[in-house]
Amino acid sequence: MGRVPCCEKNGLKKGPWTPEEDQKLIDYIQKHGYGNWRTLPKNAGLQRCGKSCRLRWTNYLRPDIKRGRFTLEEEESIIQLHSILGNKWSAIASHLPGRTDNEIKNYWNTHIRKKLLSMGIDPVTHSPRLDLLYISSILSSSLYANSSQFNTQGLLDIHPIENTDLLKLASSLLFSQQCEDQNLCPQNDLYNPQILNQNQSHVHYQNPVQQVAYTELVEPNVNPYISNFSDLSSQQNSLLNDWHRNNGTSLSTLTEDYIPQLLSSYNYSNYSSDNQNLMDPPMSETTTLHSNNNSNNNFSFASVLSTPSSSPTQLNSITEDERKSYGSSSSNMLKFEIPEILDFE
DNA sequence: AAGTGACTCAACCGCAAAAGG
DNA sequence: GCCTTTTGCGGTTGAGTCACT
Repeated sequence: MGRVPCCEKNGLKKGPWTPEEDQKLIDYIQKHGYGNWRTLPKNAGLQRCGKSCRLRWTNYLRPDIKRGRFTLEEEESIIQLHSILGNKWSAIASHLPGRTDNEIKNYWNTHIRKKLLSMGIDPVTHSPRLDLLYISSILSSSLYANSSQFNTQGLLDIHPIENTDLLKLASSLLFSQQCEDQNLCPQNDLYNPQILNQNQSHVHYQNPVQQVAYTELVEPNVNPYISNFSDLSSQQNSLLNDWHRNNGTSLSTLTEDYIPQLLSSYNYSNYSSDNQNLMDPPMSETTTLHSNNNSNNNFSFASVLSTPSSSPTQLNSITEDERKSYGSSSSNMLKFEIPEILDFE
């Protein structure tokens, strides 16, 4: 049996605060300041527990709280800070004057997280979602290596972080394969490299995974993030083999440690002095599908993963201790420029 | 207008760390 | 050093609101 909630012990009130209660709390704190939250409610004449009073004050009544929608700059900062600090909402809040940890946490969970997911970015690791990369990989291997045997079981076994994109991708690829099998394939711009080359100026991708998937589909050996797995060192291959071998339990077996290991294993093996080359998958001449300067729909790995921070000043105030104490789980691939990629709706 | 599902966000819960005796 | 109390934090819940049918 769990602990009895503090408010229930003494029959104290719970739930939404009334304006009268708010006023009592404000009046008391203005006169006496806040110190001992335990005794404060009694002294202030409130039938609340101290914890409830503290929360109400810090999250809502404090005079320095900035209400209203988050600005683009704030959103940027939150994403950058989250990539460095993780779910340390209070630490993030300390870099955003006037915003509370609760507010930031809510905003992250209801807005930013969804945005990142829809862009094919894992909001936990701030890296491209491996579930989508993986599905693209097995789809393409089915299509090109053994096109008559489509590995649908592999699809079913995947437990994606969020599978909307995955389903779209899978259905598109399945459709494509069905066409091919029946020789019914139309000259589909999306999957025809020749036509694409002719029309590349208007081809845009909603997210990097679509681009990766397409690239892999039309030219399996072009995209280093998937196809060039064969170029990996034996250790890296071993990791990936483990990954594929675990097909049955699939991505649910990937721990947070394992995923960055895979990513960094590949990324850093190809690291050169040119970060751009590292993070932005080089596209072949025939599959240069976009340029980064013309559309918000376009996406660059580099812009997400490796760009030096465009950094609001608050970020510069993160101490070395903070960085250390919050660990390195996501700290290496975490500074990115946001404005372009956030404006994708 | 009523029903339903999705979304938002204030508030709660429980744990852990810090502070005090 | 140990125990108790207080405070801070992150995860979660659920009432209220909105959008859609």
